[in-house]
This record gives sequence, C-alpha cells and structure tokens, in this order.
Amino acid sequence: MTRILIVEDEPKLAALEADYLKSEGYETHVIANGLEAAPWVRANVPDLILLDLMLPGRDGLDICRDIRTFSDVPIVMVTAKVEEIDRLVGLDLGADDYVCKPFSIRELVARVRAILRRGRAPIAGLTLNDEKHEAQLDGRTLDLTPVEFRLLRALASAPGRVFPRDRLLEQLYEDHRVVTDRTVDAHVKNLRRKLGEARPGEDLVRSIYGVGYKLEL
Amino acid sequence: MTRILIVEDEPKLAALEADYLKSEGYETHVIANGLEAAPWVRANVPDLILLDLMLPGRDGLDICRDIRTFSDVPIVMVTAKVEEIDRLVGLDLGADDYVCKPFSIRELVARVRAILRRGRAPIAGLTLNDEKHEAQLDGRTLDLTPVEFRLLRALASAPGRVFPRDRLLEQLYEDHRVVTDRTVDAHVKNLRRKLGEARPGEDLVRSIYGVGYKLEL
DNA sequence: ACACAATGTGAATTCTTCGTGAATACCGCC
DNA sequence: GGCGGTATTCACGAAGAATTCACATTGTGT
Repeated sequence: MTRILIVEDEPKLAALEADYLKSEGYETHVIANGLEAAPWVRANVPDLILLDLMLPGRDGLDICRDIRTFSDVPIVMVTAKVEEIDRLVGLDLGADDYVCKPFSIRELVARVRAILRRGRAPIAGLTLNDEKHEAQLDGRTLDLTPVEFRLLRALASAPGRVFPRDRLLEQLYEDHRVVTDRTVDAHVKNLRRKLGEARPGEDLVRSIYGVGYKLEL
Repeated sequence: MTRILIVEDEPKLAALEADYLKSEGYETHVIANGLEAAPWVRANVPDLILLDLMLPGRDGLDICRDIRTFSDVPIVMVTAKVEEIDRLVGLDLGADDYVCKPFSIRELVARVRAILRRGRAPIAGLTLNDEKHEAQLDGRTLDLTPVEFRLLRALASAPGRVFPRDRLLEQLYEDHRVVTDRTVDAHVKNLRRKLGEARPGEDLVRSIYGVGYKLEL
C-alpha cells in the first residue's frame, strides 16, 4: 500500500485531498501542525508528502529542508500564490513538484501519480552483466541461454518501449539470418517462465497486440 | 508505425535521410515541392516533419506557419546557414528543433528520436507515447487496442478540429481497405469508455452532428 | 562419436481485436 | 409533433495474433 502524508492546516482541504487520494487507492495520514511533520516522517516513512507552505508551528520550507537531511521521499509543495513558485524553485529545496492553490484536485492527484510512477524507474531489481553474461532479478540469478540473455538485454535497453518482432530479431543476431517471427515468441515464452520463477505472479514481459513486446516498468 | 515526412528538394539528401530513418524503423515519405507539403500533412498526419527551409514553390517558414494553424505535429527545421538559426528561433514559428546543413545524419536521427520520445501532450493531461505505444490520461495508463490508439492519436494531432469519419479511416489504416463508417463509431465508443474510466464524468470525444468527431479541449 | 542443451519451425490451440448490421436513441428542420 | 437522417450501442462471426507444443536441427562439450 502506498502511503501519503498530507501536511495541511486547513481541515476541509486536507479532508478533500485525503478523500480523493484514498479513492485512488492510496493510504493517507493528515498532520495539521508543522512541528509534528518531520518527526512523523522519520518514524513512519511515507511514500510521498504533500506539504503546505503556510503552516502553524513551522514553515513548510523549513520542514522540507529538514526532511531532506534524512530522506529522499518525494515531496510536493502546495503554495497559495503563483508568484511563490518561481522563488521556491529557485531555492532548490529538493521538492519534487509544486502546486499552487486553488488547484484542481484532479491535477493534484495526477501529479502525485506521475511522481510515484517515476520513482520506480529502472526496472526494479533487474541487473544485467554483459561480461559474465549473467542476469539477476531481485538478487536471484537467472539461468538464461545466450539467446534469452540477448533478448532480455534488448528489451531492457529501453524499458517500456515496444519492440516489434523483426526489430528484436535484428538485435538477437549479428548475421542477418532469416528466421520466423515465431522464434521470438518461443524465446519470450522461456524468458517469461524464468522471470516468473524469480518473481512469481507478475509478468514483466508484456505483449502489445499487433505490435510486439515490451518490458513492463 | 511512426511516420516521418521529409520535405526536401535535393533528391540525394532526401534519399539519404530517408534511408537512415528507415533503418531506424521509421516510415518515410518524401515531398520535394513546397506547395504539396501542407495539404499532404492535412491529409496524412505524419508523426514528425523534417522541413527544409529553402524550397521551390513555397518557403519553409511559410509552410511551418501554415501547418501550425491546424496541427501540433513536431517539426524539425533544416537550414543551410548557421546564422539563420538564431533568427528562426526568434521568429517562434513553432518548430520543435533546428538543424543546420551540413549536418551529420546521425545527429539528425538522434534529434528526431529525442523529439519523438519525449512524446506530446496535446491537451491537458493527455500524453501519447508512440514508442511505448502507451497513452496516459491524468497519469493513468489507458489500455488501448492498436486501432483505438491510432484513433486517439489522429484526433489528438489537432485537438478541437473536427475529423470526418472517412478522414479518420484514412489515418487508421496503412492500406486503403474499405470499411464502413460504423467502424469509426464502434471504436469511438470503446475509446470513450476507456477515457471515461480514467476521467469520469467528462466526454473528451465530442461528436459534431453531420460532420464527424473531435477531441474536446 | 555420443549425450545433451539450445535453437528454429510449423501447426494446434487459445485469445483478442475488428468490422458489421440491426436495434435504439437522438438531432435538426419543416 | 413528425420526419429523415444521424449517432450510439450491442452482440456476434470472422480475421488475425499470441501462446504453446512437439519435433527436427544444430551446436557443445566430453
């Protein structure tokens, strides 16, 4: 469960944000007093923080700086004035995004989602070692054949990008031998099986109907 | 398939560019006469345009301005003189990048790739990424079939503009198969459903009675 | 030369998507 | 309000893709 900390002294706004985020499947916790924020983060380590700039007890800027001394958790700053934003960005507090009131809840949620997604960018847990021709997923070494390794490497070279079968075949062989598209499928099947053994219940290789295969982020 | 229009009167250069881009997996179309460029774009809606500045028939600047009146397709301007570039950038024609001759083909291809990768956000909250074959609305990934994706891309290529059904059908298929107008409706329906799941209570695809469909701004 | 793993292929099977026509609801105009 | 044309929706058959499998072939090490 993804946990979001909302630091906001206006109760109605905090409740609204919490509602929307909950309906998106996030777990939320609201703190109204600036003094409590940093200690709570230290103790509970949320996945993202919505931080209001104007707060009783302690200033948002201050809190942000403080949190950054001990954590890289994504922070979204919420400010009341548009003009503030430029100044804030200039200060380089380490916040990940800025939203100014009045904002649309939808926009806020979209940004939160975008930032959280960006977080787990490099295919979590996948390591490719070219010299040793060895691949690891979540620390577990995968027992891949040469072709399977090259296939995985090709897909991993641009995670998320769709590779048509013929493009993959080019990547698979130096020479320009002519092989059927089915070959790709066969190897994908085996690759999937081995990836699945290392991380059950999740298919990292996704087929895009009518196009090709991609590695899921 | 990502389609690139090359507007270039020097046949050898055009062929060279086309070759390299094809080897990168892009589909290319070459137009030598400036007069034909804008109409072709209107009819075929490529994914990117390489536009030479000096052309017979009509000036590149002029074409660029014209195209921008009806489309947000990425445009890369190709100029003969370095000094031109500053002036061009100042004019703010809406081109996405500038390359000056003599350029290395590799550099050109790299820029094209970069521009296409960064995707486009034609309307608020909607992102289309061709190479990932992925569409996002408010950060939510839409699970689209190939035809739905192309349909959305076509509509998004000129947000607000109305596309007649037959125009959309041209965009939907490489080959010129003959299909009923109802087909468009069916796909629009599915597209609407999926867009609606991502952003409930709002219909981004609007039907213009007796004319066609458009994407609501 | 032998055993064994890896590879490529075509065919069988299972799934998805596509296109269509018919039923229904809607729009604009007389 | 009624009428002709238009849009929306639905379900189903067909086409096309993906997945899987068994097997022939090739390659590797012993």
